[in-house]
Amino acid sequence: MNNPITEQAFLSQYNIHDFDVPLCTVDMTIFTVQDEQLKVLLVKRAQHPAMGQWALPGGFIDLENDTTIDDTAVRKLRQKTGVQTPYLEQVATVGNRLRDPRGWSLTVLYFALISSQGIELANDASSMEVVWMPYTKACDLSLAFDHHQLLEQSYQRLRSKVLYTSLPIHLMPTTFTLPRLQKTYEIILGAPLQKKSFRKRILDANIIEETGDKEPGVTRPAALYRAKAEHGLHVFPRTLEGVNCTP
Amino acid sequence: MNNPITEQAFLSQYNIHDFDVPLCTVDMTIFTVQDEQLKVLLVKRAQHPAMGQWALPGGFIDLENDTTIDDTAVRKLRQKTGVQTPYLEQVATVGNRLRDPRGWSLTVLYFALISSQGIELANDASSMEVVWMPYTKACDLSLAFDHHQLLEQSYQRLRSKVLYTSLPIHLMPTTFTLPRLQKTYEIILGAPLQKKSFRKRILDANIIEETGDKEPGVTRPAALYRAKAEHGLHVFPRTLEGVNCTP
DNA sequence: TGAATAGTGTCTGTGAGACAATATCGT
DNA sequence: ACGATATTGTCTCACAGACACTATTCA
Repeated sequence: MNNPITEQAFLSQYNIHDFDVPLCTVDMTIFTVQDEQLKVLLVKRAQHPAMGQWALPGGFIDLENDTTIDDTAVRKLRQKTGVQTPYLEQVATVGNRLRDPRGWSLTVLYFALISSQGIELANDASSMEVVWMPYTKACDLSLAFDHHQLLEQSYQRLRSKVLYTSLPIHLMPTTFTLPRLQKTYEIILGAPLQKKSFRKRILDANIIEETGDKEPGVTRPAALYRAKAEHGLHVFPRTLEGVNCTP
Repeated sequence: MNNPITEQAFLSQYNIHDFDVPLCTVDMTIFTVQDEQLKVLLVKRAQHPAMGQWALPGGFIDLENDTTIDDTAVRKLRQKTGVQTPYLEQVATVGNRLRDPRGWSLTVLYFALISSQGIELANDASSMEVVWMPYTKACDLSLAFDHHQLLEQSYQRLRSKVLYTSLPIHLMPTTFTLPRLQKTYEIILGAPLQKKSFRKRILDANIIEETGDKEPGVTRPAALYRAKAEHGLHVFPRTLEGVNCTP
């Protein structure tokens, strides 16, 4: 045995500052659909490094106050949007030597989906500006660090899950119509879907229910639905077909 | 502007040791199929903490030699198995205050799939023993840290992807028969599949090709196949049905 | 020839795609 | 009644499941 001391003794002399450790952060891709467009929340960084550049919101884990890494993500989201309970999903962790000028750095990437209804974007000391940026426009911008690649990864995850899950429900306000939900699918996929099969798919999944009301409008009013309690995420046994090209 | 210094000045005075940072590791779930069983590689830890306990192989990022976090995973895998180019996939990152007695800790969890053919398990200083443990048995053991939960997460990811991808091909030796591949699917899923539809599914996917040889045997010899170059991962448009219970 | 395993023929059911037809609103 | 949008009817096609049938090997 090469380690004759007790675990307690080992722990008492262990000091993480004796080791070279990577920088460790959480980055968020917060998506919403607004004005018939997929948008992503970007901040203009108020501090070094990459000061003045557009970036995904994110930051360090607060070892004092965050019990889990999901807490960090939730906290970041709340700071910018005030939203408490979004759909939140870990996308991937990207770590390498070059992505941050401060040194070997690792970031845990999340995406969140929220309805844009009644959201007030909020600055804090870390950002000069906070905006909903259309996804396509965000792709054209030069983003801080490797955030361009992170954004791309989040979108790919979002898009592929839209093909076989009920994810877009989390982008809707509490009540919504089936045509609006279909439109949301179409915006993310960048391709039209068939009305009939879309309705059947969603209704058969038994994840939404009619409120009984209709959406007022200039033409035939559509039935309003709400997500059933604890709908979480429905996984369909077949993917949407004919939608296999990235737009 | 609250930060009038230049980025260069900022970077020159930045020192990661001024901050509280989490412990940061990589853990591996290395799966193989052997003796008609799904097995996972476990090590008996030779060092504190959790010395003497069974654990998933893993360790710290080597900031000197690992350029990316995938490098760390590949290195860990090679240390234990000698395998160079397995199927490797990031499962999730688990970080919280309690999972490691040394403090706030974060681990990036990977799973790897390898054929058990011609693998020599290798000890190093960090482990007293390295074994292929049947998955069901590993679940019954008490594993170090939260490795029980990590193992469970990896298995769930593996199982769900087996339902709609060609993943198990990466568990096969370079040449294999369709009945063996089907058996591999069945072992992971814990349920039998229909011969006819399984064969059609795989062959239509156009990801394997006949070698022209037959596997010798006491009964009718089966045709040997190999994965086509650059097969990567095929995603089927439908999941396998009737296999929706976890065994 | 018979046991054992490999491989095929064929029917059913389900759900996505296509697209036409009908329903319901405001004006 | 008309334009616009919602909702439904119905046909086709691809593919997973079921299961019986045929093929090929060794002893």
